[in-house]
Amino acid sequence: MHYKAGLQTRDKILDATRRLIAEAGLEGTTIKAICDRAGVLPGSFYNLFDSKEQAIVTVVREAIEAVDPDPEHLGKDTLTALVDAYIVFMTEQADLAGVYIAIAVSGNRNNPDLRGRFLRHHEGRVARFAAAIEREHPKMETEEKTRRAETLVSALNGIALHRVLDPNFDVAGHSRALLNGALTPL
Amino acid sequence: MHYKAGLQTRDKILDATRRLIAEAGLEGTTIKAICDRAGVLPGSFYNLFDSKEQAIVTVVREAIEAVDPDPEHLGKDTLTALVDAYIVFMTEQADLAGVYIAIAVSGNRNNPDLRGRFLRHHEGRVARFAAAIEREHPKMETEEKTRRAETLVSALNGIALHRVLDPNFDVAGHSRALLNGALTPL
DNA sequence: CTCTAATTTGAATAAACGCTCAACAAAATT
DNA sequence: AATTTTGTTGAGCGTTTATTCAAATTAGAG
Repeated sequence: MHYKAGLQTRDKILDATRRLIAEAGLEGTTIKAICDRAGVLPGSFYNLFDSKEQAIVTVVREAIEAVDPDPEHLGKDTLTALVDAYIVFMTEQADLAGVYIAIAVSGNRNNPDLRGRFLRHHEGRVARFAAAIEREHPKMETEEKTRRAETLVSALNGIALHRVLDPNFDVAGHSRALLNGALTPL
Repeated sequence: MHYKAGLQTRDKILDATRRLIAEAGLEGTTIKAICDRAGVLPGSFYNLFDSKEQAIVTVVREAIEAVDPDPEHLGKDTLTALVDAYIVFMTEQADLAGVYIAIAVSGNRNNPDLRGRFLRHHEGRVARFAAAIEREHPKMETEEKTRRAETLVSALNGIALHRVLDPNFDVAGHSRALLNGALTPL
């Protein structure tokens, strides 16, 4: 089904797509732009992908999965570890983080599939954060734990959003500040 | 320079543009879509605007200005008042809030003008928040005040971002939680 | 080495894009 | 009522978009 060359080309295309969405948004991500960057011609693109959409969805799926690493730790991770993981994601996988934010805001309005995928992911993420809070504050009411998890997850995305604008934004510092603040009992 | 009819058409076009960016993002905001929604033909659009860009920039400017209301209160507002104002913006001017977030993430990469405008706005906004913190915590170090203002402003944008995805998101609750948490002395 | 399947090429397609314009209609000025 | 200014129409322009395809090339299996 696939020779080495094909898989290599596939990688080049996905790489170009990833960087392009992060840099220029979905708007600027055209077939021509992808192919130019990947050093490939349109015919080659369509030999490996059914449509532009398919390449984009592949990259988006990558991004969503990269946000929630080490699923084997599920049910064991601390809040700090979860926040640190997101910091690593934002700083060391900046392209994927750019894709993630781009999709969070504009990738789901015309595309119900992406929208559903993202919302499900978000729910799972909130649950994971809530479970971590549970471990550190066992007496807290369930509803309150979820609320705080929701606040924290959304606020962290705000940090990621701002980093898209300002690459020098102190992602780690602000994320940790959020973590300490948002969980201080009122 | 303008008859009544012209100003009316201008409003219809800006209204359509605003709602379209909020609903479909910059991607879906085409001349045809704008004109269909406004009940106007392309020729009429170009009688009032030099380009699609111009209509979009006008709406974006609107959105940025709406985020910072009552400039006469500048230097007097409390942190709570600032957060409440943003809550009102997110809930009662949902379309403009959608535009604001859409531009924050994808409107500035291809457009240096928008990018500069947004970054300047953000700086001013952080300064205003920092000044409010100053009034409530006079002893806090200047750098720390700015840091906390930055955290809060970014986190609030995260709330706005999530509201784009989920219209039922409890913007007010989460924003206030953020306000209380983020300022609790560690 | 041969043969087949996978890959690449690059020109071509149709649709959608932003935008223009000459003609016509309506509104304000005189 | 005549004249000028402003607004609207809708077909049409050139460009870019996503996508296709037959032909040429290359890679791997037997």
